Amino acid sequence: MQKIVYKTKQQDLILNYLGQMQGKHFTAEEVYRHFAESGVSVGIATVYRQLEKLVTDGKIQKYFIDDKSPACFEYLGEDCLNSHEHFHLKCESCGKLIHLECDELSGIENHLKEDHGFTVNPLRTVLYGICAECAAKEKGENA
Amino acid sequence: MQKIVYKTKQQDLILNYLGQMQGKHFTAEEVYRHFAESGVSVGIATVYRQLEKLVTDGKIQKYFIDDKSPACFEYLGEDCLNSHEHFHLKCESCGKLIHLECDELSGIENHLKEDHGFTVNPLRTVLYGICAECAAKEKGENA
DNA sequence: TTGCGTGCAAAGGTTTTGCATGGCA
DNA sequence: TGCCATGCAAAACCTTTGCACGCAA
Repeated sequence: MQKIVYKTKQQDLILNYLGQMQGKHFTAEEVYRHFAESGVSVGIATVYRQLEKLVTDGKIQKYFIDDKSPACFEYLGEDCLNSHEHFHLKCESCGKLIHLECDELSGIENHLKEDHGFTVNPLRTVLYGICAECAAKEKGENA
Repeated sequence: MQKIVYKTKQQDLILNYLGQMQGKHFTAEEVYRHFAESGVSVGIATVYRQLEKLVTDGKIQKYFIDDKSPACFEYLGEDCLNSHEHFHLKCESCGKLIHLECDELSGIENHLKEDHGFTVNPLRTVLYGICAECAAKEKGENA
């Protein structure tokens, strides 16, 4: 039995809004507040449920900053969605999202599967660290 | 004014227990339960407070898994502060956290640094996917 | 004796869930 | 009409905090 999926006004509103948020990150709370301030009614539970679905679909990335902060999301543009398999790197310093296509990373995917039986899900996986620019900046500051 | 530091029974108990946990990861809850089951009384608040102190002191590491999972810690031996890098894999199906020490993954770390200028932070990075057991289970169900 | 660490319980904030209702197909 | 998605409020969850007490120095 196939589950029927309905299109709703809230879905459109949210997806539409997230489209404008390209390159920016946002929390569930912020999305909720945006609609509340616009006078449009979208419940916080709906926001969470929609965001979760979009993460599963790979349309947005979910970030984990630290224990206390609320979860943080970012919309992935069309080019990203259509492109080949890749991983995301997130700079902990400047917050930049790097979108990395690289054979060597694909190699890791195979390695984990072959040697560890683990099937990586690149849609959901984010590698955290420090990007080249920020590393250079820090180096300069310490010099 | 210097703050005096007391040595307490609970401190010893916890540090002692963590010493046995070398190479394994654990949550605050697990430490708490360990003592509860042993009939020794160590409050959960004390566990959290001690773990926090140990993180500050650099004796244990704290891992950020995701929003829903409790924070995860690992004891670092006195000697091997840096020699212990590894990554975490998390199964999206059963929620199991896999603790992976693997040269090939360390290779990825170097590759990202050398070729992409990106310094990965293993404390915060979690690779999501499906573990071997769950993959086998799903396969069985679909057959 | 002094004052730090502990333990309990309550608070804190984010996210999830139960259930009745509304809206899409 | 049938059933999914929504919204509200309550629950769940991990973690922190206030406060009185016990214990180390």
